[in-house]
Amino acid sequence: MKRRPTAERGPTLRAAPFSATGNGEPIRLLSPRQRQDLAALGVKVTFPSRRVIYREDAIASSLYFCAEGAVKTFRELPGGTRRVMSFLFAEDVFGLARSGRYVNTAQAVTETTCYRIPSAELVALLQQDAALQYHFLTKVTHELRQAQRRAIIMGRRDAPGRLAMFLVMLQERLTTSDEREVIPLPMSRSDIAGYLGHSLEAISRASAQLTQRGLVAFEGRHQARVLDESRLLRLAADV
Amino acid sequence: MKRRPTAERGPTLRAAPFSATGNGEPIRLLSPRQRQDLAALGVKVTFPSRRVIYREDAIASSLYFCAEGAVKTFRELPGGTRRVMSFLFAEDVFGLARSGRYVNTAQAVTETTCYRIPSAELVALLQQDAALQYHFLTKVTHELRQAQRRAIIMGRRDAPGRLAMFLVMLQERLTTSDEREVIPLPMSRSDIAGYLGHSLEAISRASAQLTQRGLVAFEGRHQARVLDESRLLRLAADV
DNA sequence: CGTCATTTTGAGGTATTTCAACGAAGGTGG
DNA sequence: CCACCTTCGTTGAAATACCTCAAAATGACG
Repeated sequence: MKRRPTAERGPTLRAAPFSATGNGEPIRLLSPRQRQDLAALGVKVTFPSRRVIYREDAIASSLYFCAEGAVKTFRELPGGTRRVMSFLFAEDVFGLARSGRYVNTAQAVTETTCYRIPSAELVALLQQDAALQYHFLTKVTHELRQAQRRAIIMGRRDAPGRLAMFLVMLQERLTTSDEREVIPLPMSRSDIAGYLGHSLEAISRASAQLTQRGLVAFEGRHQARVLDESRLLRLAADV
Repeated sequence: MKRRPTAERGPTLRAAPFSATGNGEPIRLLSPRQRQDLAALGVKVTFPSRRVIYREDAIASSLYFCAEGAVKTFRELPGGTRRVMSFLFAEDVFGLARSGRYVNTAQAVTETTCYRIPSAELVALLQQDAALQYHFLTKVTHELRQAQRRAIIMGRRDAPGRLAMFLVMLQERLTTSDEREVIPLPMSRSDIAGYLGHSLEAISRASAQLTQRGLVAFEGRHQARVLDESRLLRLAADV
């Protein structure tokens, strides 16, 4: 498998280090050749809801691409509580490691389809295809920005504010322009609590408050309808 | 400037995606050739303490390597408060952007020497030298892990615990094996507060408590001496 | 040595955490 | 198809810890 350093630059290469195209949107621009290479390397796997994909501290043999569904990564703290590190959806990458071991546990939140790519082969491929590697660089940078955004969220003291920011985040990530009002919430309230650094009760009360204030209507457990977007955004931005 | 895809794999390539060598340590393994290329591309610049290196939302024209000193990045929130996003020391990279603009403001905490590398040229170089790009991938991944660790810290409720974790973090990052007890604190208490998501007063009281408990002695404003490392670590790990 | 920014200390207010119990939802098996 | 059971979510009340405001003290710097 030989290939030259890929002279042609995709659209993503114009932007500065190591920027995403726009707002929260991930990059979806792989050349057919690159897709083919990755597909050849990876295996398509489907996990039922709640299935653990890999565990913290296990040997990190593969990297994963989420193709469909939702995944959460979390860490078990010494005290027994779980801290959710990230939620991952279509096009997201997960499975980062340290010293050859996964740093978090990954678990399917809904039925999920992923591509599993062996680490060793992937690293070898990245060494040969700089443009493809640049996509990874972009993706990891995106994750980093996401983590920083979360730090902003957790800097707030009030649970309703954190929840508002979380909802806006999901809205940007999961809704299309034609149905922005309906935000899917595939994860449980406990997961949200674990992600926002609050107790489950605090999240429950916060959503009650958002409802009472007329900002959002929670329809069932896995959907939120935005009733007053401008006020929701204002609350989310009011740091 | 032509170069083949760099077949030989450095020591860092054995590890899984996109792992650091060990604990918190950054990678310091560039080939002489790579160092040379980067040096040719970049300019060595020195900033006095408190100098702003770049501002949030400014066009992201360059990426920076910290060679010596300490830098903080922060974001100005709508409410007027500042949230410190990261502290950067020797060998760290900063200047990541989104949509071609810096996401944070960077400011020198002490007198700092950096290498400033124009984004466009760097991206071009990374396209040609996959091994070099892999170093960047590793560095960004390291930053991501750091951000996740911070999220863990901010998940705690008690200020003394957060401060303990922060001190341990700095100890791992800034001390050598022969003088682990003395932790340099180049940044101000306000900066620490901004990083940990607490008020300045809370940090002040937390350090008083750590002192009273006999865990740490704060010697002046920019140094902390660890008096009882095992208890400090226990507190830091007691999440 | 004086000035200014930073840090410490004090007291009250407020939000979340905990603990506990109830209610609802989802999944399983008969 | 229903009943049961387990998990998840809601609600209530007391306790804790931090935040805010205010003022004194410390340290940095010219």
